[in-house]
Amino acid sequence: MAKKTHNSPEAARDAILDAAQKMVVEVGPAGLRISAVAKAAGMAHPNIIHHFGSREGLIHALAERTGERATERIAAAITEALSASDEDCVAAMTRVLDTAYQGEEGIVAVWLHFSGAETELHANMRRIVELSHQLRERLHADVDYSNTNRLVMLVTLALVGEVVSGAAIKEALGFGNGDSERAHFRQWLAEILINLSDAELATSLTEVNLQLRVKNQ
Amino acid sequence: MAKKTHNSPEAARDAILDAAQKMVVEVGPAGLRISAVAKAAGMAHPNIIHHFGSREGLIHALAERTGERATERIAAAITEALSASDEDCVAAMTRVLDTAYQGEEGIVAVWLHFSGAETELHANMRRIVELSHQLRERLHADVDYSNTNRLVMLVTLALVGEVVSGAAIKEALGFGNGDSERAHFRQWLAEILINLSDAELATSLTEVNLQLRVKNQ
DNA sequence: TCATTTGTTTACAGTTCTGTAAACTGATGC
DNA sequence: GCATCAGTTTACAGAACTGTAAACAAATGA
Repeated sequence: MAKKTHNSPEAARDAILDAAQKMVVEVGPAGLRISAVAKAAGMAHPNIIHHFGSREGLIHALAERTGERATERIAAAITEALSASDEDCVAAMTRVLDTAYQGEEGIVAVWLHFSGAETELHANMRRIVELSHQLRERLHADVDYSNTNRLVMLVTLALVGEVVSGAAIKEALGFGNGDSERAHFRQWLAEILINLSDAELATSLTEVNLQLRVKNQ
Repeated sequence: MAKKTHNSPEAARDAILDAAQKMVVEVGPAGLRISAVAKAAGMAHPNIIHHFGSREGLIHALAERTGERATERIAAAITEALSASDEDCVAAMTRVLDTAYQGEEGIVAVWLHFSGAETELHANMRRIVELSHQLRERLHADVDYSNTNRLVMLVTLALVGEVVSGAAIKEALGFGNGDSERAHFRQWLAEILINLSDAELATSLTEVNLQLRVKNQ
């Protein structure tokens, strides 16, 4: 058997993590087999144990890296939306959602969390809420922080849902699976997020709700 | 070892499915071990093979039963909302969301789908969209079917997300894990769903969007 | 009461996977 | 060049799990 040249520890870890990420996307976190990862990375499986200690260690490291990358990308997209002109704001928000949907990071982050991996979820989410609130402050007057919290929660939950069973639900609802259809839904959602003022997001049922009811009839 | 009295096939299947459902909620579908299910159901594991053919057969049967039950409960809740008075409509919608969130069916349905189990998703979703559209027709004039589709999709994705990592995300966002906090979010979401007219759900960016922008500033 | 059917159990075979042990080898510094 | 360090591999141990085979026993009907 052809002996491999010695990688640096970083290179080896990166190669393993890359292979593991692809593998997780394919088979899910529970189906992750270190022998399969090793094969995909072109090495023998004990090498993974050597670098990450155990299968759990590998999953933990992947979760860590993935959470950081995903948060970085989403935060960058929101920051970009912050400096967008008013006309481009919906487009920028659509890009935020696209960023969250696209790539493997979202899928991997959710699946790893699903399988119990610990991440820096708290810090990551707070950062996104903070940026989102700045965006809402730019668009509307007197925005409420708790509403930002709820909106971020709604979108985040929807993103998680999209990752887990988005394709099946969209197909069941008659949405096409093509990129254009999915993009259309994201644009629709972006519009709602950008345009909803706090008036429409009131939490106390009584007054505001009645106002809206009257308005809508 | 004390020999068990013979159950009817239906009783045995039900007992196994009940145990499997509890087990799936605890450990997830990938962690489902037929030996553990058998132990929880008070029998030896080959008995499960005898009744369901294989582990896959058990999961398929559970997915089938769960999908039917969940759809039944949600459809009933929407039907109830259909005949609610205008004042009670938000409360009824909140109950719809509660119904979807509560109990084990939602969790099990999502987890089983997550692990690749086939269900009658298409028929179930269409039924829910149909009822939802009737509800929107009662509340607003000239409602668009595609918007109902999108709203149902958004809520469904959010429900899936809630099931998969709702607790962690809520905790990360500073929401309490108590029932009252979760109920509060659901009420907030119900209000949005009930009160959003098609004007606010416009899909073509240009005209309607500008109107809203002006209105909000 | 006896025979048949089928729910149920025990014992086991076969597979798969993680993690260990020891040896091997390429790289680095003296 | 030689020694040391660490990345890498082969071989293996041990555990866990699914599914099979055969026997057992409870219900049912004649």
